Amino acid sequence: MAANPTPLVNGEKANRREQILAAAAELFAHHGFHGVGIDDIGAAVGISGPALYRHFRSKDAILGEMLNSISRYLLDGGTTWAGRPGTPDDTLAGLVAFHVGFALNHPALITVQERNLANLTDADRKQVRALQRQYVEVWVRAICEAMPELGERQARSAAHAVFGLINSTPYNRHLGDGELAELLSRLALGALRAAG
Amino acid sequence: MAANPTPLVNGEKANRREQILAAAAELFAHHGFHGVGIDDIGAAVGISGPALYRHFRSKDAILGEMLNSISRYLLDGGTTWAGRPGTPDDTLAGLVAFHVGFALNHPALITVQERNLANLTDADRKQVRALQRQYVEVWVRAICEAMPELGERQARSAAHAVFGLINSTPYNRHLGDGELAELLSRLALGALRAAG
DNA sequence: CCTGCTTGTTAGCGCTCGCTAACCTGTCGC
DNA sequence: GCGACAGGTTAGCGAGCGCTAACAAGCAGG
Repeated sequence: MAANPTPLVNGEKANRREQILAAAAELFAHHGFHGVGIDDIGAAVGISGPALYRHFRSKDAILGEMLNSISRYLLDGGTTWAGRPGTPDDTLAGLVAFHVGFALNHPALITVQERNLANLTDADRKQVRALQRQYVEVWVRAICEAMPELGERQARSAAHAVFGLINSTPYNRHLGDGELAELLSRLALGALRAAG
Repeated sequence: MAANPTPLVNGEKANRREQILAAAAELFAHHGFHGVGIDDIGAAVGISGPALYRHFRSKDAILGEMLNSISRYLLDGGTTWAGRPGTPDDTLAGLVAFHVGFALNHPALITVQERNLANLTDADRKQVRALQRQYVEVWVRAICEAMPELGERQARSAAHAVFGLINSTPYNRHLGDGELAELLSRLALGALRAAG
């Protein structure tokens, strides 16, 4: 047998936190933050209730870490794609493909990030909002460069609208992943092209 | 003086239900169904807590009536616009304008309908889902007629994506209403045009 | 072998929530 | 006038919640 596919010997234990975050994301997406109990999250990973407090300070902390890491991932990916060489249209296409990929692979995270900002601690919300704003700004810059005739405020509204379009993946399970990715990319770029 | 603009003499009392529904919509949109208490809703309309039970059987009934009436309104409006004479492109433009108008005038209702389906009673959810499905079908038919080269499944996905685009109004308060309506319509139609 | 750390367990506290009960008041038909 | 009803009030119930306390099992290092 080859070595354990998980990087650590105590793989099970080391990614308990990730396990919990993934299960909580699924539950939060389906029932909303207040609709999910500590016991539900525990049960979903095979432990029961208060054992979660060995890994997280509070229920709010679970949501906080979840949304923080999502926002950071999007911002990092966005800045990376925006920094690649190429025409403005290429950059925009890259951003679209990146966001579509994320939305397709993690529909639950998309749902949680869209719906549960208001349930964060004040401090966490501040952080997450800041990251989200920066991500939007990456898009705004890319849109403005690709279509200079568009004002910055219009570009920002267009960015939010395109996020809404792409983030429809949770309701969009009729098509196969590849086909849906291609369709969403075409729709998003078509919308942006029509903005100018 | 002309007659009272409200249809009944006891106008204040007659639309208590509407008043409650409007306040609850705003609260549900901001904090989620489980994040809002009976007392919060009461306070928002100037009465306190259990007085709500003079007008609604339960908290679930408030959400149920809210989502039912939204879905019915959308379906009615959608079928009306879809039935008007004109080219398929005109029909699509009419549907877009109708949905944009609703999303702009009632961002809270849009938010509630998107996020709180899971909090409904089984019976209510069944009803609402049926209405929503019918509304989607109105769009699917219109899309298929306007771009016959598109399959029905693709059209359904495109419809959901366009809903997501238009329903971004709650995050989209940078532009004036008229300007935003015009931009969203252009984006939506541009996306649909790019689908074919 | 003992010590201590990690990661579980169960019991239970304190609080909040949806909802009911019991009571009060203004308005209207007769 | 007066009874009935519509639409409010406050008090309080039972259940469920987040979280803590107290304890137990497995394992590591000396």
